[in-house]
Amino acid sequence: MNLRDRQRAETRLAVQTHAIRLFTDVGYDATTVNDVAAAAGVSAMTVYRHFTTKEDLVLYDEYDPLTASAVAAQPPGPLPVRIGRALESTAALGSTQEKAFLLARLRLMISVPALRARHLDSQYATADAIVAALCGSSPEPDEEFRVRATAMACLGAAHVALIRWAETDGEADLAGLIRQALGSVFGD
Amino acid sequence: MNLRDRQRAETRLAVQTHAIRLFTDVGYDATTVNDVAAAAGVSAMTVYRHFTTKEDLVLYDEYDPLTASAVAAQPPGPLPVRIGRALESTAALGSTQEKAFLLARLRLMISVPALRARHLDSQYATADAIVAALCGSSPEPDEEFRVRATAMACLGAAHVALIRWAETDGEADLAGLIRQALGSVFGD
DNA sequence: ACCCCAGATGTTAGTGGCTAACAGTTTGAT
DNA sequence: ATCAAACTGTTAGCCACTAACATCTGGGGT
Repeated sequence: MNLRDRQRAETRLAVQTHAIRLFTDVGYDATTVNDVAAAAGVSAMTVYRHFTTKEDLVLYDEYDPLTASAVAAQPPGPLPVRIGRALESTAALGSTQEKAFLLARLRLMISVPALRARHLDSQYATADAIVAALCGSSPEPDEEFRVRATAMACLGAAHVALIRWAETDGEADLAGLIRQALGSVFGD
Repeated sequence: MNLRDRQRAETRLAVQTHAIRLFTDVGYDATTVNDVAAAAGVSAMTVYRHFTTKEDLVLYDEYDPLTASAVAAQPPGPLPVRIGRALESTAALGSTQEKAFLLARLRLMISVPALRARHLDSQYATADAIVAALCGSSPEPDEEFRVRATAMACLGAAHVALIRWAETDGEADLAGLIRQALGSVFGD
């Protein structure tokens, strides 16, 4: 890790942190990218060099690849169980600080329509990853159809669990909520 | 139906039709709202008076309330079955022309990320409608959680069926694909 | 220790989605 | 026929986002 890389990561985190704070306190629409840049002590152009869009200031995280590899690592069994276990394992959270940050982001993703839409769209990419992990390079269309439908169904249910978790201010056990949501869908 | 109402509906349809055509032929990003307005013979402001955003030019339809009332009209039974039947009944299509129009819109909703995201987000509103139809004014949180999780799971699976249908250029039976998708998730 | 390039940042100018405010016109009810 | 309400166009402006160019700073090769 170079000094340059470290500075880059620092700047990125500072920009995102100030963005979440401003969006939460002042409002997403009421905060311009220029405001975020000024708060972080950089120019607007720098913000765009780190985050493709204003929405990505809230949406960006590193969980999706984790979920994908967790699915691939699950032992054989019924599809919903494998996908469910993988989602639960990804929900194992880090520090309290990390949790608060995730919670703030999640609240924005729920309340701001544009962010909610993009967050749901990320399920699309996650479903792609799950399909790739389970079907590999065998593009048997019928099998892929079944896996993709199941994956999207699981992700939809898990999303409801995420919302519920945010409503409890992060008090509830996220993995438990995911298990509960999938259980009420599949009945076991 | 007034003359004024009729003209308004005519203008609205003309604008949307030209928009879909331009988006399909020229590209969504490459087509400005001004281009759409010019093609429809109105001003850009008029377009925004009929459609809140450029995205709504593609997304707007009247199916969501139909789905909601279809869910409410289903006879008692397991939740996934009731929701699934309702989705199938909404998928009963109209004329060939209507089908081609829906297909064109769907292709855009799949290939343009911003449209795909907003389309998925509309599941959110549909889930709300389903929950309202099935839970009524009894906000027992645990029951609502189960219904919402199931609804989102069904909608996620149905979405995969929609994509598949578009991939077959509308040749396949949409209601059958939806039944197939839900069947592969719930296994009956 | 020096040089020099690559990468990070800032500045400027411009496009396009979207809104507010004002003005002119058409429609429908009385 | 008249008047209010609704539809439309014009203008001006905000903001997200991009491209192009200038600047500076860190790091590898000598």
